[in-house]
Amino acid sequence: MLKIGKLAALVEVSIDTLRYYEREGLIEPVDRSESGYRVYDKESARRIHFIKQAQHCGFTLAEIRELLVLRGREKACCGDIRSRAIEKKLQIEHKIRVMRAMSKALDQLIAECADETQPVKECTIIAALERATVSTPVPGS
Amino acid sequence: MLKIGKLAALVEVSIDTLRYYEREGLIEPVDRSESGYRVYDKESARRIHFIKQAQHCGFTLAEIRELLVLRGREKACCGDIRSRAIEKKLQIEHKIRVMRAMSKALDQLIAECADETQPVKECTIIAALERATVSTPVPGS
DNA sequence: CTTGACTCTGGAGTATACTCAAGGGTCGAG
DNA sequence: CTCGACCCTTGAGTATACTCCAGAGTCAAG
Repeated sequence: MLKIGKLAALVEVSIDTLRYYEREGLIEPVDRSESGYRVYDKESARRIHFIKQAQHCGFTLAEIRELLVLRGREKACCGDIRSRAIEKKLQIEHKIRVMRAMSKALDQLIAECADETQPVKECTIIAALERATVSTPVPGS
Repeated sequence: MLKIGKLAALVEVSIDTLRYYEREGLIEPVDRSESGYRVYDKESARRIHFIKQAQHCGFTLAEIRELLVLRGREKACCGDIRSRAIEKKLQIEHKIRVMRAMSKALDQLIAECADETQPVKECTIIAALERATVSTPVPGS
């Protein structure tokens, strides 16, 4: 039985974060003390650990909330979770492709700029950015 | 000489976005009509084009604002911009590494889950997320 | 002269995942 | 009994890049 401070220290997140997770419906204390203090147990720690691992895998808190429901349901099948993992992987792969395109575009800009002491007027990077050569989705799309 | 609607259509961004860019100090109309309408020219279009290209390269609007200052300054050297491009590339490469780690972690989870009809209780993905095996920076770090 | 398309300003809302602050109660040690 | 450490709630702020709204003025065509 832990109070919020101990749990926070144990799982290495802030107290505010734990209360935020509670507001967002991701966790709940097992009980409240007489004075209204949140009381947690080892399972709480495991649950938060699960949340953290899922975040490391690129899931948003909204998605993790769903995973947690599946995790707690007898009926749900492993396949439900597996398909979410596969979808998330596709999303991540897409983001990686976008970023690689950005990286390449930057390579081009960097390579084009031969003379570092050149004034901006003739800067080929500026020129390249003004040409319509680069085409990659904008962040957020 | 264009009013905001025409410019927006020309450069394919929304009117709101143009006014937002103005508030953020990225662009400014060349003039105002008697009735207070914003007036732009072809150079305005080039400037917005520059902004879009830089976004495609992964620069934030704050960074682009700086690039625009350099772009407009005689004294600045191409090297100033080049070093920003290189730094941005490093940032992007870092993000790519993080996402590849996420992707790998997901691979592992997906591979471990052999039987799709398995109930959640024995789901190896859940188990894997509960173990402390995956370790990648959380989004935002 | 009216109508519809266009423009203006100022301010609020969106998403994500926290983070902080104010004002106050609780608890154990000394 | 007091002090510091801990806990509570409510509500607001952060960053990014927009997006939308209300209420009002402008302009050209019919």
